[in-house]
Formats: sequence, C-alpha cells, structure tokens
Amino acid sequence: MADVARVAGVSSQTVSRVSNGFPGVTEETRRQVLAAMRELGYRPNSAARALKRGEFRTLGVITFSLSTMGNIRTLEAIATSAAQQGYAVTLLPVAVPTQDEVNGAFSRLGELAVDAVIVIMEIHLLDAATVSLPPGVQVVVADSDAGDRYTVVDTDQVGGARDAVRHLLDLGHDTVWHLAGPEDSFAAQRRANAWRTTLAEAGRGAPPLVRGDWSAESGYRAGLRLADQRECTAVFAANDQMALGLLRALHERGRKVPEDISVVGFDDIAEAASFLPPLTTIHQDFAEVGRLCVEGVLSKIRRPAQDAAGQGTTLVPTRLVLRSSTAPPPRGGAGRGGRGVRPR
Amino acid sequence: MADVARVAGVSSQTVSRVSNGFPGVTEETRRQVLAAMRELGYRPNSAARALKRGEFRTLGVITFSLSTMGNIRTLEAIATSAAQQGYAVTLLPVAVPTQDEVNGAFSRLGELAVDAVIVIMEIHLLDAATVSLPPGVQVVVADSDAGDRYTVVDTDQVGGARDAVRHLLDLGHDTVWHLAGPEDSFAAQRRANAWRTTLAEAGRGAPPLVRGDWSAESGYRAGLRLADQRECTAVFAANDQMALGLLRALHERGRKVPEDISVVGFDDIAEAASFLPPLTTIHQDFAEVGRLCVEGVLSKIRRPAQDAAGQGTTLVPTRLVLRSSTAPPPRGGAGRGGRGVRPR
DNA sequence: CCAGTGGATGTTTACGTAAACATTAGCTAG
DNA sequence: CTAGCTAATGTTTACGTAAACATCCACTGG
Repeated sequence: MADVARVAGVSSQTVSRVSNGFPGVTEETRRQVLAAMRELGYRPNSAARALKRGEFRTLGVITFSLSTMGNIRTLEAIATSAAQQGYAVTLLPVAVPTQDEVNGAFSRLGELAVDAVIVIMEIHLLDAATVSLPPGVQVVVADSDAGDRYTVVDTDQVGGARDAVRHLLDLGHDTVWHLAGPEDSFAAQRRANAWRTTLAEAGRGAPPLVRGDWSAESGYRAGLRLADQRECTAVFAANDQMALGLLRALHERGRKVPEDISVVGFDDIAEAASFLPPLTTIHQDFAEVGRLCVEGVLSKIRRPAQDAAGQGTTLVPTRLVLRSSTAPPPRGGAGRGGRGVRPR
Repeated sequence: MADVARVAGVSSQTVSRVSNGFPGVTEETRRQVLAAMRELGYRPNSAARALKRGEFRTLGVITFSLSTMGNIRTLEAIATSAAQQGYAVTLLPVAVPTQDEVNGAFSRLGELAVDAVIVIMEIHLLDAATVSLPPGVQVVVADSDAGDRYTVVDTDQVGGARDAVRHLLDLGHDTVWHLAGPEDSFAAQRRANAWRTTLAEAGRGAPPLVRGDWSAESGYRAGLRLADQRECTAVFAANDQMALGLLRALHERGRKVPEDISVVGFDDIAEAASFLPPLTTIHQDFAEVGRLCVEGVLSKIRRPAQDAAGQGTTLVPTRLVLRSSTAPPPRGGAGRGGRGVRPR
C-alpha cells in the first residue's frame, strides 16, 4: 500500500480510501491511485484488513460428508448468498458423524477465521458440543429442529408432507401409505408425524408405516413388500430416491403407476422429472434455506447482544409439483367411490 | 494474549510459544499458560497470525455450481485433506459458467485470504481468466486437461474408458457402442476418443456415436434409439446416470440386460449397485483426486520458484467394478463366436 | 477583505501476533 | 571459583490496514 501511495504521489490513507470506495476523494486522485494499483499489481491484504476491522467477513459451514443432495444444494445457496453480501465461506468437514468428530470441528472452529457458523446437521449431535462453542461466534442451524436453543432455518417438512397426503386423499384414495426415512433422522420423523396427523384429521386410518433409509435400494425393497398389499393404492415416499426404488419395484411386480398405485415423493431432485413415470413430488427450496441461513447469521452479527433472543425457527414453504405418478384410485378397487371425497 | 500473559505471570511471547507448541518451555510454565488460556477463553486471532506469518493457511476452491456428484466428492476430499494438513478451505462459487462469472471469481480471489487455489472446472473457460490470476497464488486444476499450462490432477479417463471397452470385447462382443457425454465436456471427449482408439487397436469398427448430456433423461432417449439397433449387443455409457436411463429404455423395449445387451457405466455412483441390474462400471477415486490436488498445491506453496516447472498432469487410476449388467453376447446373435476372442 | 466553512488529503496510531534479538539463571568444566 | 555455555524467558519491533484526528486550501458571505 505504501508503494502504491508513493507511485500515485499520495498518502497511504488516500489509497485506503480509494480501495474501500470511500467518498471525499477527487476523481483525479482516484484515477491516479487506481493506475498505481494496477501498475504494481496491488491487492489488499485481507489479513491486515481483518485484523484492523475485527471481523473476517467469512462464514463457516459445518456439515457432515456432503452426502445428501439437499445439504449440497443448501451449501451452494449459502456460498452464493454469502458472496453477494461480501462474505466468504469456509468449509468445516466432519468426516464421521460421531460426537468426537463434531466436538473436534467445533474446537477447530475456535482457531478459524470466521465470524459466524452455519450448521447443517441433525441437532442431537450438536448437544454435547455446545459447551465448546467459542463465545462471540453466532450460530444458525439448518435442517434441524432446535428452535428453542438455536436459530433454525428449515424446510416446512410438516406442510410439505401434509400437502402430499392431502393431494392423494383429494384424488379419492381411501388412505395413504408412507415409506418413511430412517428413524434417527428428524426430518424423516417430522414427515412421518405429519403424514399420520393429516390422515387422522381426515378421519382415515393409518396403514402400517414402512421404513427405508433414504436410499433407492431401500425403496426398492420396501416396494416389493408394498406391491403385495392389494389394498394399497397410494404411497407417500419420504424422499425421491426411495420413490425411485419404489417405482421400479412396482413396475417389476406389474403394478402400474399411476393407474394401480399413485406415488408422491419429497425433494424434487433433478432426476424426478425423468422418472418412469415422471414423479409428483414436494419441491424443497434449498436455495431459500441457504439464503435465509446467511441472512439470519448476518443479522446476528450486525445486531449484537442477542443472547437470549435470536432463537426460533424459520420455515421455508414447499410446493407440490404435479407430474404423472398420481391419479384417482382404480374404479373397481379400494377407492371410496371416486373424486368427490375431499377432507377439509 | 496480553491478558493471558498477565494471568499466567509470563510474557506474551511465552504465551505465543505455548500456543504454537514450540519447545523450550518448561512443563510447569506451559501448564500455567494453558490454564490461563482456558480461564480467559482465549483463542488466537487468526487474522493477526496470518498478517504476521504472511500466509493464511487457507485454500480456495473455485467450482461451478456443485451440480455433478464427481465435483462434490472431489470438493469433499479436498476439504478433508486440507484439514489434515492444517489448512482451511474457502469456497468460491461461480453461479453461471460464463467467462464473465469466471473472471469475476478470479478477481474476487485477489482480495481473498487464500494461499493457493484449486480449480474444478473445464479448462476452456479458464483461458481468458488467466490474466487476472493474482501473482503468487498457485493453481491446481482438477478434472481438466491443460497440463502444459497448469498443474492438473485428473481421473485417468483414457485408461478407464479403455478398460470398459476391453472388458466388453473380452466377453466376446463384436464391437461396443458408445453413449457419450456432451460435446463441450473434455472428460466426455477423452472418454469417447479412448473408446474409438481401443476399438481401432482391436481391429473393430466403431458404430456411430450416440450423444447424451450426462442426464438420465438423455440416456433414456438414447436408449430408445439403441434398442432398435438389433446388432447392438454392448454399450459403454460415459456416466452412470445415462446408463440408468439406458437401462430403463432397454427394459421398456424388452431388451434384456445383460442377456441381450451388456452395459458398462462410468463413475460408480452410490446408486449404481442398486440399478436393475446392478451396473458394471468404472470406479473413479474422487477422494484420491482431491487428496492429490491438496498435495500438489501445498508442495507448490512450500517450494517457491516453480514458475515454469510444476506443470504436468497427474492421473488417478480407475478400477473396473464387475456387477451384473455385462455378459457374453447372445449365442444366436452378432457375437463373434463366443468368449475366445481377446484382442491384445 | 477576512473569518468561517467544508471538502480533500496527510499523519499518527493500534489492531494481535511472532520473529529477532536481549537478558537472565543455572550449570559445567577447567 | 569463575568463565563460558545453554536453556528459559522477556523485550522490541514490524506485518498492512483503517479509524481518529490533524492539516491545508479554496471558496462563501458579510
């Protein structure tokens, strides 16, 4: 910076002003400084800048191995939103989702140049790690449910599941089966609960819950079992990948979708539109989740002294995407006599 | 740090030594300092540290929207390897793969606290961006082919494609069809070239090339066309997703896999083992690619003055994973008379 | 014509750390 | 017993930047 100042024939402070776009610099002077910068290949030292300003303009993101598409797209949205706000994003990978690893990530965090942290993680592993959270580092949690202790941003799992079930009931199906995600996932839990509640609200009985593990393979295995349940005319799968396996199993067993069985998924992954048949599913707006995470964390940074406050959960609405995998139940079958039946 | 020094009754320099694990500090003193650190909740300021040391201990990763699974897994491996080496990873997302966006990312890079950059990107967009590369920032490129100008780490596309084709020829197929990726992808280009070369080496004619765009949907469309080519008994798909679409199309058209047609994919994505039938495919070691990227970039940082040197391409070997989608050609069909034929 | 005003620019300083150098104490060997 | 050495610790300084304050100058209005 001193060199630039010398070449431009000004003081280093003026260089700083130009560098930060401050007003109160003559156009003439500004041009000279910029020319000197280019000539010398000057680029501001962000370490010194951070030291002086007391902030890094960087957000940390803690996440498990980037295994699920949802996490990845959330991360992507976080990076994009952060960039727009002039913040960089630093990745803190947690290789194995064990308590030790999580604690390790949080303690590493202490030495890291971040102003705040966004956690994309099921909350139960976060519990014991709380203690080691460096003071002054704000946290927002995505894809979880601990609104009482952290600020949480999440997809409206309940609303999405309800929409899925109601759509099938509105089509005239007697009831809706559910292919759930793994028990240790809160998202799966919430979707399953909403499925049960919505059926109860409509006065329908809930068939036995079938459980998978999010994978297409598990959906396939579940599908083989469901195909034998002749009274089953509608299935709500907790994610699109399991729905894919389900479709394959049903096809293999000669159960036509949507003529014999309707299927609704959850997530709206890119491939869902290319399934056979194209999958009706619940669209999640991961981009919005990411954006809100960044917004939440930045507002925390900017308004200090939000200790007890700043908690609560922000829900991102979902959207039912109609494709070809849903239809009214077969006439001769278990349907309640056609379309007319619409609970609520 | 001064506070810690006061509480521990030592100088700040001693605190620094403890903080950095230097030798030459009495065990007694060390304990006192550590106790003071804990008591005050001290954590080193990485900005000041970076300013003093002249390095950030951070790597930047420039990548297009995290769309393909390969990029994601490479990124994950980079983050993990970097963490092991005491480096953090900062994400530089490029929303749209246009020249402007890439240039923008590179100029933002200038103000960013990174010591080196890993680019996961097709190289042609990197060309014009070269000029704005800040001096002193080392670059390694993954998944590309510009070994003459950058250090490149990539999967051995050629070897993988050759293994796929040879496997099918060894099974006795007359020739192998190829479902290629999009024209603007170098990876797709290299796989297609290797397919053609391997066939030529074996003295076989190359059937017309069928092109997709990496998506399952495009694989499905291509599959419908291939199903009508009765002489086609073996297909090498340039990635697993297209292979998935291909399998579905063939199944729909009543062409049995592997009895009528053998299919080999590329990538070995998680779902490949659950395809119907489980897919024989070329396994890519993305973790190794990521690790080598980090290693390469760190060695550049540590050994300065590698201007002209440090170029070249490192190839990561692939592995043929045998599953159930490949078999000898049908007897009555176009096969060359069974297994015996093994070129080379 | 001059005090007053405000815009443009310069000077000083501190941010937290660690390298380089300085000092002290304890010990060994002659 | 002391010079000479080493290990442990302390002191000074600079890293590059930007806030706070200081200065200068041109112009306005009475």
